[in-house]
Amino acid sequence: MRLSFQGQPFDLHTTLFSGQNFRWRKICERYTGVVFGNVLDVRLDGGGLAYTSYPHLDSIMLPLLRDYFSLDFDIDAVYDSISKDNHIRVAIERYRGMRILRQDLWETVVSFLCAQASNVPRITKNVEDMCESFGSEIGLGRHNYPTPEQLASAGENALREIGLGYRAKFLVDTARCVADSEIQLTQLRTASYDDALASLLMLNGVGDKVANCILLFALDKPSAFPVDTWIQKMLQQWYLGQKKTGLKRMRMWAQDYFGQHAGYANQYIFHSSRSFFGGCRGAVTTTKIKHNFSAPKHERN
DNA sequence: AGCCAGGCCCTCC
DNA sequence: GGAGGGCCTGGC
Repeated sequence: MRLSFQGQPFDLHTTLFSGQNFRWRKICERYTGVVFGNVLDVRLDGGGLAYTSYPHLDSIMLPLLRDYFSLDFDIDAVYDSISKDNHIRVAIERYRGMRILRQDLWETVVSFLCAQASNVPRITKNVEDMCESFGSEIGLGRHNYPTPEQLASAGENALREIGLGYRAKFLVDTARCVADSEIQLTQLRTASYDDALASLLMLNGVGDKVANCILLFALDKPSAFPVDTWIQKMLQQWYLGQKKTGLKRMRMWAQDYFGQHAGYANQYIFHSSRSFFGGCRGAVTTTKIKHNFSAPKHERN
């Protein structure tokens, strides 16, 4: 099946490996990932995307994937609205077509709880191990994320054993909260940015940065602006100087400066930081990704 | 060896 | 309201 994005800026590789999602692998010119309970195989094909899905029919996945890749989103209008200065204009030019994926809510919560004080290769391994140990099997060697119930019953110790460290308690606490309906995550879609943020902050292990990742990647809150150490360095480098400022204040400054679609600016600044501070830990290169995934687990046994 | 990573929580001021 | 220490683990 084929997905057309004719006439729109769309950079598949950068989108898939920009640290929003940790389940994509590149094998030669093909990308395989897990989306909405399906194993997807995707490759560029002219002005479009050729894909196959399992177990769902390709045709069923078509509208879901248009949504996932936000192909009906006017990205050029967003570029215009956030182009406040030369720094951001250069970043946009460099990574034009990198999109913010519209992801599953629970998976995003879990991913960014795993991500704190970590790095992309490690997050990728932790997430994959967690899915394999506690999530349901799809086939083709891949598993779904564990549901809140599955994660809660896995328990903290089991999560520590697969290398999640102190994040294990955050994951189990949050899973229990969701499984017991102490928080209704899906209701946050219709809530305002401020209300949704306040609700997310009630979860143990979710602070301002993780909450803003969830708001941006899964809750359709385009002004969300996660400030991590890389964003912090770039904001200081480009705009604020080295004067110490609280992370929350930096976040609010950026939201005020970039406006309604500050989240897109965030994504481009974050990606730029990898080359700007090139050689730093956490900088992800294609070769590193390839190396990590050259031997999928189901082929190793 | 020691520091820090796509942070957060808790304590103390 | 913010500065500082502690936390799992892994890489340099």
